[in-house]
Amino acid sequence: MPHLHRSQIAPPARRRRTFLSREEIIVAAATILNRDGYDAVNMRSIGAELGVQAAALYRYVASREQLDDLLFDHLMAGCTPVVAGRDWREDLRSITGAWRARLLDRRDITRIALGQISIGPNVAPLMEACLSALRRSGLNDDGVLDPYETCILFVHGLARSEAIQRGLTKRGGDAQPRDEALEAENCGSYPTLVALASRLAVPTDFDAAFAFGMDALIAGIERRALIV
Amino acid sequence: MPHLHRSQIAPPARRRRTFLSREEIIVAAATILNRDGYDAVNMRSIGAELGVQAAALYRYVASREQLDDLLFDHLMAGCTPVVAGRDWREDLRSITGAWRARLLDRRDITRIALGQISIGPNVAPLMEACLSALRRSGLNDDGVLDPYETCILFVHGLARSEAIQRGLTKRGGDAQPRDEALEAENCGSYPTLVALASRLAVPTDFDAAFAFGMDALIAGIERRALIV
DNA sequence: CAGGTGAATTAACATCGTTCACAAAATTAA
DNA sequence: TTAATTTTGTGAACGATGTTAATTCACCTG
Repeated sequence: MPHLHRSQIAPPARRRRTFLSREEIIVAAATILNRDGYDAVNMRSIGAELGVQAAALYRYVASREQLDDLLFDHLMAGCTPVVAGRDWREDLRSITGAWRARLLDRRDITRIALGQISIGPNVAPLMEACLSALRRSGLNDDGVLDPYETCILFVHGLARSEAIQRGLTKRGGDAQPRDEALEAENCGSYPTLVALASRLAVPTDFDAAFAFGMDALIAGIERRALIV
Repeated sequence: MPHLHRSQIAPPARRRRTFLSREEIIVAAATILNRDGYDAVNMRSIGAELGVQAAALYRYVASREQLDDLLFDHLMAGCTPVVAGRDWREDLRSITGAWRARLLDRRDITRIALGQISIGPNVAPLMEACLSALRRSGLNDDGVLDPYETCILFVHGLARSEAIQRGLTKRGGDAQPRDEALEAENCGSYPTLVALASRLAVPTDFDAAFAFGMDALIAGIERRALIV
């Protein structure tokens, strides 16, 4: 316990008793994200959460973008891949399933990992497990990367769609201009679209979509593994 | 030709000779996007492009988000799907190929259509062509939606990844914290990751990845069509 | 010519990321 | 203990951006 000669009780709102840290900042950002959503996460709110000015954060973090990277990795912590090591298909389904579940569990997390996911210490094990399963499918090192890319793209993209549908997150436009745009058109030219309109209006069953996508992916991998 | 009594020559920079229109605004936005990138597109720059104040745009457009939706649809105009109507696989490959090519051709367009793509008059024919091809695969109306969702997700996601790699667009963080994060870890725990590190550093062959993904998707559709 | 409709302007507000000089605390050296 | 130095957070500001409100001005109608 450090010995403070001055201003031990009721510090004059000048300095913190303890130093900041990058970890503390990330945790504060995660707290705000979980409590108020991604839109509420900004330098000033994080600072306020820590009783600190926004500018102070820049001693530990280079930019908002880097903080987002770190935040994403932090939110994936503990998403331990269950790798039985038996059938690679089971493993791949298990890993991507856990990955997807985590993406859906952390509010607004899909907003962060939109374009490119940063590979931090918490994402690395997931990546390793995925690549390991793919490697055991019979694909060689050269053939593994495309399926991996496709797989991650699918998991993230679908999770984002589901998050939007569930209202967990915001997308660009709040109101869907679908109806307007569709009905404004001469629908006669789009028979299939019109025929499916009622089904398109119904919320997507993302569990089924996920199952289909993974089945397709696995079928594609098997086919490629045979050729290679 | 309208008859202007006053200020026909060298108008006092007060009023425009012709009214604005939503279409004109979208075209101006597209011009800026193509010339200076997505980051340069904002209400003020669009106004400047039209010789108009930023606030004037709000008479024709509800918000920046809606403008993005309209802009995306506009950028997809003329991406006519080549539907031979023979084999649904060929058609699907042809449509998604044209779709992907357009996404890569328009600078930064993948930034706009990140989360959910808005269905405007120019996107509708693409959607129709896709759904039509899927319908002809033997899937019934209930089975068509998941493959469609997967398909679009893949096309857009991969195009975004490729745009990032090509430097056509920006992602969140400019610098890749990959190396830092990876080397900081104890790499002994990630044998597959380490084994593939050199290959992960090499730029992805997105044509190959696209071909693989579409093959896998088609394989998945065929499998599902048999069951249904 | 008078009055009304509507389009665009001007001016501002709020928010956000970020920088910079400075003060205060913590750490080190004497 | 005291002085010098490094580090940490503050306060104030800048520039960009989306958006709103009141106002001005052109055009059309009667």
